[in-house]
Amino acid sequence: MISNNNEEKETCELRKGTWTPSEDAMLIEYVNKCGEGNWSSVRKNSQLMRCGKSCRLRWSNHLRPDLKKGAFSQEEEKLLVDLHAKFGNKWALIATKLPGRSDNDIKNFWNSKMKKQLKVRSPNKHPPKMVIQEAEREHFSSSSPPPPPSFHSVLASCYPKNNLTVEPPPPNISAHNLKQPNQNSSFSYTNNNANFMLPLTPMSPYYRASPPSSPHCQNSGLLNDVVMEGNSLRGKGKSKMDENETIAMAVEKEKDYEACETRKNPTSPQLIPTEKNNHGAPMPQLDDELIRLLKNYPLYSPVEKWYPAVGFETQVHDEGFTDDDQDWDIGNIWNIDGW
DNA sequence: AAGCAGAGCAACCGCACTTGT
DNA sequence: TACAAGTGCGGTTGCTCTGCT
Repeated sequence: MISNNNEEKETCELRKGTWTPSEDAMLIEYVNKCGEGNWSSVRKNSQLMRCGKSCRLRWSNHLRPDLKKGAFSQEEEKLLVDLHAKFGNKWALIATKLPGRSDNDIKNFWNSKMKKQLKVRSPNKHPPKMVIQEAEREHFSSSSPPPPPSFHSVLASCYPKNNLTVEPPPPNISAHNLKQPNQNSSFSYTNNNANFMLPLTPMSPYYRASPPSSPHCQNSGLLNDVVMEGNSLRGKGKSKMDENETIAMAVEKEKDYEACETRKNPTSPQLIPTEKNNHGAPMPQLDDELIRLLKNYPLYSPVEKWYPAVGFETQVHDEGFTDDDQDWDIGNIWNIDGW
């Protein structure tokens, strides 16, 4: 982009910082007169010395007449947790489901809530780096390492609805000790008085059903979907595809997958048989190459425990965090309905 | 009363996408 | 098709308020 001296000069004259009531009034007047949008022309058509971006932000976050102010209700909070589990940090998308709340509001609320829960739920303010390193060391040392749950099982937890095959707990680790500290957010186990934790990052539900990647349907397309997921994250989710389109895409993927299932050789030696899930839809199959990748890809990034449950029946306390003090039966972790 | 820490919030920044020429 | 301008989004920063010591 080319910027000339005039533009630079004008930029310098633009006001920043907190909006004054008179500025608000000017902006409201402008919107009443010209409607929302055309933010770049606000300066031409009003006395405001603010850039268009700033005006748009001020309008959408504070001046919009349909804006709801004040604390989030319990219903809103619950909805937000659900929506965040589904969509992640897609604040704009979440905002469309929470009428009267701006994306900035929601983001701020979530972040402050997150901070609070981090504090409440993590007595050790800093992640147990030493423990993680120890886990790594043990995993890679040859002397009787207690291997952590494979990345495969971790990934499987990201698709609980599909009831993916899960490897049994590592040797020397009882199911009793295999705790689910905060539902499916992370995955910790203890061995020899050492704690290990693996992250369980929820995946976008859009990609849970994978289309065939070839006419022979040897692959489920899951690996492609992981790449797609990565790409969408890389693009910061700024695609203009709206939710309906996204859902439509997911439906198409489901259809593709079903078509694939009907063509597939039933004796194909895949991990996952052609079972139906709780909703009668066929289960996806894991790509061989993905399985190889997962089995050779230990993951030790520590994650915090506050991440809310996805589809679990959770006990929500007044503070908004969930009850994780119970021991988890390993069998319960993977049989989740309604995710 | 002063200092400090944390929470909550408003606003900015940088990037990516869309649209117009 | 390429480029510039406009727009939207998510991450981050910094200010203000409040409660605690």
